[in-house]
Amino acid sequence: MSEQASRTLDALRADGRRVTTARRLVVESLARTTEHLTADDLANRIHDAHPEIHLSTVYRTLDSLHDWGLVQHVHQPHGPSFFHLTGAHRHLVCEQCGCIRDVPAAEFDALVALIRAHYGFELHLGHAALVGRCAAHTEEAACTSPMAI
Amino acid sequence: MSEQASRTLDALRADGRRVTTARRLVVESLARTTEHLTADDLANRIHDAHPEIHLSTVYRTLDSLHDWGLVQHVHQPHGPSFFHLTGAHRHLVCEQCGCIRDVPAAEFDALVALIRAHYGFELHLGHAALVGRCAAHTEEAACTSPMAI
DNA sequence: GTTCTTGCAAAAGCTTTGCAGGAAG
DNA sequence: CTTCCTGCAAAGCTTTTGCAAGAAC
Repeated sequence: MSEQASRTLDALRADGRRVTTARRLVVESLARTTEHLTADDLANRIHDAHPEIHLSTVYRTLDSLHDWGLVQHVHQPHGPSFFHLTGAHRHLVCEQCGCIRDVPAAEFDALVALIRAHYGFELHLGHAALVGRCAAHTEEAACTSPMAI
Repeated sequence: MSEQASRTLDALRADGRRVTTARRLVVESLARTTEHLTADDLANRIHDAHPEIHLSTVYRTLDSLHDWGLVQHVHQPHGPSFFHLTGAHRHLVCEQCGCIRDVPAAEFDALVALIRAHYGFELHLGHAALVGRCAAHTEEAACTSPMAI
């Protein structure tokens, strides 16, 4: 088991939560990859060795881990959310090809400060992916009207 | 009918599209308000005078108008998308109370330029709402872990 | 033993689709 | 009259929920 997985499970125990098979498998699956997995992806991977773990349990587990700050779920405009262990990066999703690019959260510090100063609004950019076009698909027009971009 | 509505319908005609009752009603409803309406909201308003317009037609109409650059649809992390006539503002949605704040697109110019320069990624911030906490709900912790914000 | 979790099945919520009839140009 | 659009019904997909059985501590 990776160090990150153990640390996450230790955090569970320290909080007095129960470490169950489902939770261990979800955490290990998330720790084992740098991919961006949906609840369904996770359930499928877990099913290889543990077909008894139900998709709804995966959802509930992810929900709990999110409540406890151990997992982030990231909303995509089209399609299902994906999940990953808590970390300080943000996500750029290409609306053309669906590829996901991780970007250090620090890139957004200036914007977060500006929006806070002007509007008193605290951006949480880790909670939803930022949409646009990746380098490979920037040439094509995204939309008829430039206002809509 | 508002000038903005006529302009939008004229754009339809100019493109050789058909101006139907459903399209006229959707455009007028959008032009009549500054609120952020979901497809369901729109259908309900239209139903007051035209109960025959089906929700699926509203969806298809919005889809078409979006394809032609006349309407933007904005994804929210939880709950349905909302729609508005194409314009140059972005949306901040409070994850606590759901309120939506319009912000001039220009506020994001620096970020868009930075992300383009560093990653070759063209952000389309009009396509998904930016999530966070409005001024009234900034005090409360959003999440156990500061990394996740 | 008590409390927290899970499996299952069912439903909810938003959105899309197939098809045949009907309207726009 | 030809093509595009609409009404309706049905299904699609992701996510949530109720409940009784089961596991963790």
